[in-house]
Amino acid sequence: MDYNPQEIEKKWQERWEKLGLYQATDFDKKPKQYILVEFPYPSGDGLHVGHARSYSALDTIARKRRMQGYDVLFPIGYDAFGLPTENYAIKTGIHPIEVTKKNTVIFREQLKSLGLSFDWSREINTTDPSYYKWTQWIFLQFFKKGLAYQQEMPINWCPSCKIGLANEEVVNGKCERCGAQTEKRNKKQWLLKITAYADRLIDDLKLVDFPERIKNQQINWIGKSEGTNIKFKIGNNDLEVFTTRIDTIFGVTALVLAPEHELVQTQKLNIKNWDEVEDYINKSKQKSEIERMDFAKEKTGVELKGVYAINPLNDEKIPIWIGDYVIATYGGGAVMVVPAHDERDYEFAKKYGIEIREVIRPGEKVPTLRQQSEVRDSDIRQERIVGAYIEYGKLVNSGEFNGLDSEKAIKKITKWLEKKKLGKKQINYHLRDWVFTRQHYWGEPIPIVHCEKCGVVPVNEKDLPVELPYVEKYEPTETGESPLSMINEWVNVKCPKCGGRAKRETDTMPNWAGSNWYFLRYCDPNNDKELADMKKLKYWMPVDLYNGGMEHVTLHLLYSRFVYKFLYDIGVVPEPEPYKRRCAHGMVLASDGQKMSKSRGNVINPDEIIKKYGADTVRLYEMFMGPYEDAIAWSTESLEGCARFLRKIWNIYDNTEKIDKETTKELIQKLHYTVKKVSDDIDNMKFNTVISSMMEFINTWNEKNNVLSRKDAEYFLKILAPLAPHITEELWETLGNKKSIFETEWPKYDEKLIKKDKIDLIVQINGKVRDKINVNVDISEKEAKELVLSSDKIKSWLNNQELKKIIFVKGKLINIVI
RNA sequence: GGGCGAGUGGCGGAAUGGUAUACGCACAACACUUAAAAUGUUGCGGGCUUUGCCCAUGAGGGUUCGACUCCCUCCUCGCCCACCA
Repeated sequence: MDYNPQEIEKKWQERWEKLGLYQATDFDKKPKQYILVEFPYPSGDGLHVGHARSYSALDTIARKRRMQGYDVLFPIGYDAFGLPTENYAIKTGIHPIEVTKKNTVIFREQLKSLGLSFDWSREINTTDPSYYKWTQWIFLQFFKKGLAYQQEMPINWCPSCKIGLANEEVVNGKCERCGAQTEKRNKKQWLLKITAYADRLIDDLKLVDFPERIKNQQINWIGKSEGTNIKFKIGNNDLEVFTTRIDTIFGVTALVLAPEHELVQTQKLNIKNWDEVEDYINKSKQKSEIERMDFAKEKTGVELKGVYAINPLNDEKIPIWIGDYVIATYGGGAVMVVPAHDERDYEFAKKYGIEIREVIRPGEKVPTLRQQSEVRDSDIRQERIVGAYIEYGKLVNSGEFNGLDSEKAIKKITKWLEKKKLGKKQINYHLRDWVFTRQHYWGEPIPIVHCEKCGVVPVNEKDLPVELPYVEKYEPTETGESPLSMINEWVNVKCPKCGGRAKRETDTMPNWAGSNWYFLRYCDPNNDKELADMKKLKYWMPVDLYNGGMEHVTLHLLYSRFVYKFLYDIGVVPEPEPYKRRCAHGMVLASDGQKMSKSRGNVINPDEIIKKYGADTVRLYEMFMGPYEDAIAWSTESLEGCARFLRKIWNIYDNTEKIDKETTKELIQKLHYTVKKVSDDIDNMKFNTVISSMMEFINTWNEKNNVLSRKDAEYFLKILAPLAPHITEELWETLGNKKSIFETEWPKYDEKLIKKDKIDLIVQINGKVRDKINVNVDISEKEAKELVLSSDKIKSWLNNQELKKIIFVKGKLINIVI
């Protein structure tokens, strides 16, 4: 019989579903394992071959764990609120609800056609009111704890999408979705206070097993920096400046304020060159964000003539400048200029003729490698003259602090300032609070009411969910208000507190809202009393393995950790971190090495490939194509190789000559080795070598007169099963088995059988391979030496030269040094 | 500018201190075939004076009996962040 994947795949998918083989059991006796993939956004484009790659990988792990005796939760759902659906709906006139329904059906079918072992009974959808009821409930808890607040603030506005964007959605000043240039607009926004959790989000990375690069990215994104806030007097006003290098305070020769800084206006009357200053302020206001960034290399500024600040440490008069390279929203919008010890300050000082005063010298203790090389290159003085010396060192020209090391000086000077109430220790973060509103239709309504008397009032929890009304028009409005504001009968409500006239909040939540906590809902998807039962959460959480893309590391992955920590604080979830281990897949690129996109016309449609080759081949190829974490270009030619491999397996099991014999000795060894290799490599997510080792096994089985016993033939099917579930299930049945292969135990290997008794001992002379001799594996050093030195081949190489040393590595090699 | 990572055949890659190029693709020859596809067999880094030897893992240096692997310098590419004081 020929291998016909289309037929057998359909058969087994139906049978698995009937058996309910992949349903997770709450409170099972077996140890639990929660394996999670980021749920897809059901876009109109359908499933991407990239989805297929990461889902197949985690499916492989889930299937193996089940066979290893775990109670596995491997769920799936849809993150369906969001802009593309709304934009598509506007274009076609089909309502977002309909679009979502249609796309979800397509996605579900595609996922099923891959034979993924999801527990379909727990499927969720973020646009389902019984789901977003709890998204809204979480928002109310944030509000009650004062962590959700409103603020008038400039938002990034995309004139094309007509939507406010979070900073993270603006790339180089352009809208992440449509690429249009964004503008700034002032609008009252809801924000979530993620900054209150900044420290814990850094510290608790210790508790989890994430790849280092992911931890680093999150730490950098939060951008914690410890320093000192110091007050300079300007007339009667205080100017607070943040610095991480208070040890350089005696080298301050200027201050630079952001053009927006309030003190510029306060000091207006004292500034002698006001016209020039005002001109500069206006010009920088006109510059867009991107232009201000483009000027990064050319720093500009204007001196505020006639105004001085007083350095509290030495009462020196310091000139004040404004410059638009200073960010208004960070560190108080002011910087102190220390040209001798900061590269940017040095550049600025050189340009405008500001004094450069040395206050730090390289100390005897040389802390960094960079400095070591500089010291060895001797010309320290030259270095100081040519540029800024930015390392720590010993203080000079610093009054009573002369001679101190930078580190000590920072502590001492800060203490001195604190004592005199002129400054204090300060920690700043780059992380900003999370703008949690969108002026769009297709999102979760924010459960807040604005009352004429009571002000901002939360909707009563018993009245949740605040359902998104079904409307005909969902286009964004020119005013920037949400389309919901147009629906009077929905907007006008009674105040939950006083019963008076009130209006609903018409902004909706961002597309990240529903994905912050979805993994909790899988534990208890139908609960209408709480977002999930604590007992069930205690059983399933935390997620044991969570797979997702690198592009979500600073967005979804950080946000959801924050939300989870908050839920932990209010006693809704059992521990402080949601994900025990995180892994990231590499992208699947088009065959030209570019990102797949419709406009480039290089998209591979998984449906077509599955139809032609079968799901097992697609799965196998996507695992084989390269290291799981790396981006790899698609190659249909390479995929054919995997199809060939499966056909080879089919044929060998079809050939009665090859099975039901006594397993040949070479194959016993190879089989056990392969079982070990496959077991280990699946756990380490090295799927490409899993498959190559199985290919090697099949090659050996095929060659010569190698044969397997029925039991050993079954062994091999089991280790292939998690990767190619359909073909193995079919062959398993053909061998006469009644139970599903996935209800059987994962095979164990026997170390003793893997061990070879004879090996090729490598004989090296001066590290070069000169010979291989077949010997017993446990040959002693003495025996090996005698054997090698008596061989004619080696003798001719040695040529009677003096032996200096012999290195012997047991079971591997012997190296003769002459 | 900062952080992280990578550089191995025509291509995807394997080997993380001990036989470099496993496995797969592509290619070539042969077999089967009227023919093609499929399948099978063989070959496939470069060079040479070819039972064998020399060279080669971005370049150069170092550590080591031994380096793709560890260390230093440089080059190239990718990703993320970026005037953060």
